[in-house]
Amino acid sequence: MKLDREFYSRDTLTVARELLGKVLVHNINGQKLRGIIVETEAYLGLRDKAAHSYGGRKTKRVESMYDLPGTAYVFFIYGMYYCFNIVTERIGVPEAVLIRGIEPIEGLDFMARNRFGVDYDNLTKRQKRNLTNGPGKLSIAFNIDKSLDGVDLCGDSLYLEHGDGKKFNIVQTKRIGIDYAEEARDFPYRFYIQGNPYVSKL
DNA sequence: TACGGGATCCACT
DNA sequence: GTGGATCCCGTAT
Repeated sequence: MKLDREFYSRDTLTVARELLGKVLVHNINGQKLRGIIVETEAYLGLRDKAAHSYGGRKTKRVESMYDLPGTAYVFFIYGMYYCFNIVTERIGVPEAVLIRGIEPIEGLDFMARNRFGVDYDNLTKRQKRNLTNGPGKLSIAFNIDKSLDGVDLCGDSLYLEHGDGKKFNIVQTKRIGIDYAEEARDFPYRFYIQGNPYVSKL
């Protein structure tokens, strides 16, 4: 069952925590890609120096963060990667959740070809583990790029589903790669499923 | 397993 | 002109 607008229209930290165990789905020309979200980070706009929308910055890049909850915010980073985020809260409140790790469950060959140019069975052990265990990696595997920035996740192309209800332990800790963000550097806004091999970093 | 440097380019200043 | 919400590979341990 698909997650609806109500799910995203809540406190960003709550959404970040509850996104764990949910399933990301991307339909591409009849090919369905699915994977369980295992790692997230919350970015709290106005009060968070690590957020692109810190202090209410509203450049062209971050416009999607001000859009409806349940909107995709995709940005380009380090000259070669995209990062996929999910907008939360209310329209006009620029907060979002970065998806940092996914456990692939459907469309493995498609993902493997996107990442390494060969079918899943031909991947090395190392390549299998590196398929979707990071924000840039999962974007490549799931064919997520700038063209999906601003897309409504309550639609039929890119959306989220409820998981299978299995229990897991959640770890809450500091975010990754934001050393420049002064005091926000240490905010415990990162969540992941304990023990899952697709978490980007322990 | 851990660390260091290079790749690469758009958006922002 | 600058630098980043990253990744990969080489080298060392």
